This record gives sequence, C-alpha cells and structure tokens, in this order.
Amino acid sequence: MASVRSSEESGERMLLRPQQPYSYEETIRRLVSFEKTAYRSEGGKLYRTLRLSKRPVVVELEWEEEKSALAATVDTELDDRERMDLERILRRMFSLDVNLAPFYESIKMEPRLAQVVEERKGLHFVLDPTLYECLIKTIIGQQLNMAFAAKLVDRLIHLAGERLERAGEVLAVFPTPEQVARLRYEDLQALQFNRRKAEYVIDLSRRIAEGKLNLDELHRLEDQEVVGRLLPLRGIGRWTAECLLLFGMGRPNLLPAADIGLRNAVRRVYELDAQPTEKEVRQMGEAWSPWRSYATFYLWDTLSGQ
DNA sequence: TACCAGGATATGG
DNA sequence: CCATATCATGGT
Repeated sequence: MASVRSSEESGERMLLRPQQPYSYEETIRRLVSFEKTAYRSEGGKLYRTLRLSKRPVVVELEWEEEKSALAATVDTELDDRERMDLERILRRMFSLDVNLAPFYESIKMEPRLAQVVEERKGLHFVLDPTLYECLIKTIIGQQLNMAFAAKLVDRLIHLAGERLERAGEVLAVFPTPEQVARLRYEDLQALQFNRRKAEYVIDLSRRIAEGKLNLDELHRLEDQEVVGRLLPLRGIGRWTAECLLLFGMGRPNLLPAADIGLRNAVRRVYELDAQPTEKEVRQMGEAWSPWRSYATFYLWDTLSGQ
C-alpha cells in the first residue's frame, strides 16, 4: 500500500484500503463507546499509541472518504521497517482484510440476527495490537462493569507505560510485560484493583517477562489448543481465553456461550422470556458457524449505547 | 437497599 | 464433584 511522505511536516501519512463492505463509522462508534482508554477521539480523528519495533509512536487515524481508505498519520519520520510494521499492525487491528460478504450472505437464514446485522453493516472487530495487551485488559474487565474496568486500565497504563506528547496532550503507551512486572501488588491495589486481580496481572506479566510464557506461540495453535494452554494460568478462565481468541487474535468462529452479555443480548434479540443458558446459546449458535465470532460481536454491540 | 456487571478462585460440603 | 462466598466499585 502506498505511503506518502508529506513535504510540509516531518511526519508521514499512509492510506489503507479495507476489504468492502467496511464501515469505519460503525467500527469506530463501537470502539469509542467501549474503549474509553486506549483510544482518544477528537474532532473526527482518533489517536492511539502503538509500539513499533524500537519505539512507541502516536498514530492519528481518520477516514478518507474520497478514497474509501483509513488514513494513518504519525508526526515523526519512519524507516522502512517501521512503515511496514505500522501498516501490518493497523491492517490487523482494524480487520481491514476481513471480508464480511459471506457472513452477511449466510446470516440471511436467521431473520432476527439478520436484522441486527443490517443495522450495523460494515462493523468490524478492532483487535488489540498485542496479545499481552488483550489479555491484561480482559483480566481487568472480568466481572466489572465496563466503565469501571476502563478506568482501571487507564490507571494502569498511566502508572506503568511511557508517556508521549502529541499536540500538547500527553498520551500513555500500553506498558510492556517488563514494566508491569516491576510493580508491586500494592501499587495496583492503590489504583483500586482488588488484591487477587493485582496478583493476576502482575504475576502474568512477570511470567512473560521472565521468558516462561510466550504468548506469540499461541498464534500457530487451534482455538481449543489456545484455551488449553491458557487455562492453567492463574486468573485465566475459559471466558478470558476466548476473549483473547476474539479480540487478540481475530479468530472467526468463537462462541463464548457462557458470557453474561451475550446471553442478555440473545434474550433481547430473540425475545425470550428468560435468559438462555449456556447450552441453549451454544445450540442456537450452531447456525452461525463459521462466523460465530462476528455473530457474537454484533449481538454484544446491541448492548452498548442504546 | 439490593443486585448485577461481557469472571475466577478459594473454600466447604 | 457442586454450591457458595469473595472481590472493589459504579450503575440502576
């Protein structure tokens, strides 16, 4: 994909064309309502810090309507490797290469879900840039309402990550495992983490920092193998492992059937008298294969906002 | 006030 | 093996 160097500033800008159908508006709407921390939204532009191979940068994102492309701008000059890095990261994060046409075609058989999908045409997953970030954010989000969970994530980032300045504003970078490994449990308790959650987050980070756990190895495993590999770790249950497969890895056919949010959404969309059981959700979800992740994602989206 | 949040674990039966 | 309490806070 072409990247253009601006002559006026020292930064540069690249254009990334997504697989259609793609709705930047829908995708960002969900992101902004759900992720109060990692992204900063201002005047139609979105800011997010990302780690390239050697250094963190602030990336400014906006939709370029005439070219139907995502425009990414950084205020620093990138070398070839960083440029390729950034493009790869963004294409993956914003699911730019995921073709939803087959999903939309197959979902026509499910009228109620088809309605939900129709209202959100082009909505794509936004993945976390790293499996580590995804795992930590998911653990923090366990059991908590999303607003509070976002607050805790924000506090962790500002405590442990570097700070970058962009247009007079300070943005924190999601910390590395090494940075979190250096914290004490009490540091996170002071941020209103409960003791156990402070242990989950720090112990996991230490394990990774010490080289005893390599999350990137998970990429080559099947879904169920990934779950099996993660379950023995303290603080990671099935739900958390599945969230990693969804929001860290973008696996297409996951169904977190026990998830309380999904069950509430299914109840509403299918107008059931009672909250369906995990088993019932699993049975209904058979019909959504091999797009169960996206079906889940669209159902989750019915919960936020409205 | 009570109860639930896009859970996981420790403990007791 | 199953049931229940616990967590730390915000929203309803």
